[in-house]
Amino acid sequence: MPRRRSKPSDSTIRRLSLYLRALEGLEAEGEATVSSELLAERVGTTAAQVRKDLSHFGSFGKRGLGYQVTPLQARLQDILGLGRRWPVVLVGAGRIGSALFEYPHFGARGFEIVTILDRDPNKVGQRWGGVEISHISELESLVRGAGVELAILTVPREGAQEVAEALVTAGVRGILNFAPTQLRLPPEIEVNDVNLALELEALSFALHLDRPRAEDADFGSGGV
Amino acid sequence: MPRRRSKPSDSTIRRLSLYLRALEGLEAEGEATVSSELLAERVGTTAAQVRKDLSHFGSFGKRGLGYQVTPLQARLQDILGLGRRWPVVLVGAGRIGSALFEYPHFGARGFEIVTILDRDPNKVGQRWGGVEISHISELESLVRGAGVELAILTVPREGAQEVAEALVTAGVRGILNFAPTQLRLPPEIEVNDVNLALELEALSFALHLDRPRAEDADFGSGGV
DNA sequence: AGCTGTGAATATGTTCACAGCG
DNA sequence: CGCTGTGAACATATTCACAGCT
Repeated sequence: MPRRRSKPSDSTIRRLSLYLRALEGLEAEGEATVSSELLAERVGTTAAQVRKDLSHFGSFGKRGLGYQVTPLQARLQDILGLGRRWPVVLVGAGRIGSALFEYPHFGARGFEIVTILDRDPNKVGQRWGGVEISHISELESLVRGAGVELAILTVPREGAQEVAEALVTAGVRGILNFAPTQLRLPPEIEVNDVNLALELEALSFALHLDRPRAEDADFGSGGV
Repeated sequence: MPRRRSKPSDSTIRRLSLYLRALEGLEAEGEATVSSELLAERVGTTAAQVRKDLSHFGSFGKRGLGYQVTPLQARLQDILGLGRRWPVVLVGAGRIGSALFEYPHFGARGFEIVTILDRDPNKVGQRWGGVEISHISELESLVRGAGVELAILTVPREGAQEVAEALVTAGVRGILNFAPTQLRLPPEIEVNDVNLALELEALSFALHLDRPRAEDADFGSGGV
């Protein structure tokens, strides 16, 4: 009987997603079992890290043998809360919203955008696939009516806070926020920020440091 | 005199981007100085964290007064390597590529997509803004010819590794990777992964914990 | 006095190394 | 034996608390 072990860190959770993805690949390759070492190699971490991450949730492996690919996959889906369909509201029918609506990997994980909202009257009434774009004034009724708990926010910075508050009022508990602003919401609301400019800036910083043209000098790396 | 104190962590670098963004807001509001406490509040961290982060790169504040908004902004841009134009190659002219091409915050930071590549002959020859889409077979000459060191990769998973290797061969040193796969590249190449499904999965995990379905109430049996 | 800059203390995350089970 | 699961050792990151400028 699996008692509660220790509290998994955010990085652990993110790695679970990577393990899940790797297991799907292994299953497609026909592998029945996998060792922590191979799984680690596939996601770019260490065998000890894999075992420690999994140990927060139970013991899924067999000593001397490794992990069974399909059962572990099922278990990780379960842990990540992917054993169900998640209806999602998309607020902001711009370029990024459109790209995310079409993003195939969401549907494969049970995330289904069931409502699209925008403030632009020219967009309202358009259909993307089978989903009609509604005006943002209908946020409350559409979100609450469909029992939507997850939102993707791709509106400009200026409107983000206001929309986020309306989402929370309508029952949303988790927001994937693409607006480059710090949302101020009650602490029980989960917010995950994706800041695309910041990602390029982190690269810019690293490249900027490495002016030396010799491909020798680096900054702390573990020899294998 | 930029004396380097200790090695800044990756999280420190990411917060520098947030500080920079917050300073732009403060400048627009007409603020001349800012305390570590206010800056912290704007980006959702603590005053001590702000001071520690900045201290890795020098002393930019005045005791008793705080930091001057505009000079600190300039200093952060400098540290992040944003005091120049960064030509960028975009590989993958799909939905996400298109959204990123239009993304206004890249240009504002000096990132300019100067080359777009795709393998689809129907896309080659189209123009996005002033940039023509070229066939991926021209990768080497276009990337090397323009001295491009940064790439954004938005191709499907299957092609990502091959394209990434070609980019590195052509002189690219940093890759913003949207393909859901672990790229295997020389250690001196900086790779920053953006995994959109993973971001939703992290939310799914958190929401799932707070209100687990009765069926899979398998862990955390002890409490709350 | 006010607020930064920073060593010291604490908290958190990762790696080691080995006991223990298949 | 081989490979997991895990406490202990280690490494890193954050927070505290206060000395030291302005």
